[in-house]
Amino acid sequence: MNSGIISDSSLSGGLDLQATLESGQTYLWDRDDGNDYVDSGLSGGTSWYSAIIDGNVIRVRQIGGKLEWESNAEVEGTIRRVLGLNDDLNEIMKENLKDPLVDAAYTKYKGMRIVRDPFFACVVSFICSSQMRVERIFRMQQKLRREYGEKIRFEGKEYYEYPKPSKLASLKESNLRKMGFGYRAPYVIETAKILEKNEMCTSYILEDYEQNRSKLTELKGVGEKVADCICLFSIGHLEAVPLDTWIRSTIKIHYPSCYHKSYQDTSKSIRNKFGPYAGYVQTYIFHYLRHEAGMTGNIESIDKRNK
DNA sequence: CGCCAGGCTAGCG
DNA sequence: CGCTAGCATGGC
Repeated sequence: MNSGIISDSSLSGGLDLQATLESGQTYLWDRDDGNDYVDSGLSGGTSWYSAIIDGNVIRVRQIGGKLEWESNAEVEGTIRRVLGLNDDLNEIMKENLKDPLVDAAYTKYKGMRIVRDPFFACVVSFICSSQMRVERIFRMQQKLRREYGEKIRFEGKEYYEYPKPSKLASLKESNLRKMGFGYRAPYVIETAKILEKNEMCTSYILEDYEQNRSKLTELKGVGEKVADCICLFSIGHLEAVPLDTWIRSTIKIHYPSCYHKSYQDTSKSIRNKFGPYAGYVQTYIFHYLRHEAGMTGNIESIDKRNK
């Protein structure tokens, strides 16, 4: 077994592992403390989280400011990459802490990082995310792994890798509808068929953010919002701001001058306001408001409470 | 029972 | 182009 500890001195801006893994950015990690998947609202404490990345089992847990890991391979570099541990949070957030909402969110969840999920898993997870509660997305992705993913044994336990494009491309719509995917079922299969011919997905990963977002919408079930999620949570375009219902309401209330009818206009305005790391700002605000509103409440109620 | 959820697509004008 | 009806399913 390989293992290691990533010290807090090498984590600029600290770490909040639970917020990072349970804030609806990634749906790859299982929490093995009995709460199973995650987002129960209960504290992750020092529980282990596990996932398979690039064919290796990775287990991580946070002890104090440090990150402890175990794997069947040497994966410290992989962990640093996929958990965004190389991002200098204080530097990234510095410019925007003058804003009271950003400051409140950052104070509460300081150490939350933006993940860089494997491309295909991210694409499918967010295709499934439309009109879905976050907890349910976790459950669906977990079901998908256990039903169609490769099984890997590690230290006496079994783990399931996220299914490959070719696997999902071979399914019938009914297979996914039975699992509760609803109208998203054909989107997942169509997109898997496109991506299996292009296993490395390189033509969907571009240097320029706006070109990248536009390219991604060629995939079935991927519109502007889902494309932004892929840009931010997989590719690492940190200026991408996924405009979901929560963020749209927030912008309308707190940053009305950035609010426009069209997605692209609002996107440009908010990126202009928050700068090259606008995606980090968005992710903090999303996580903060969702918890302040009691997971299912609405933005207006928080706003009233804060007055 | 009715309403809504990290939206998207097709098909209008 | 911009706009909207319809879409599956589960939880409250």
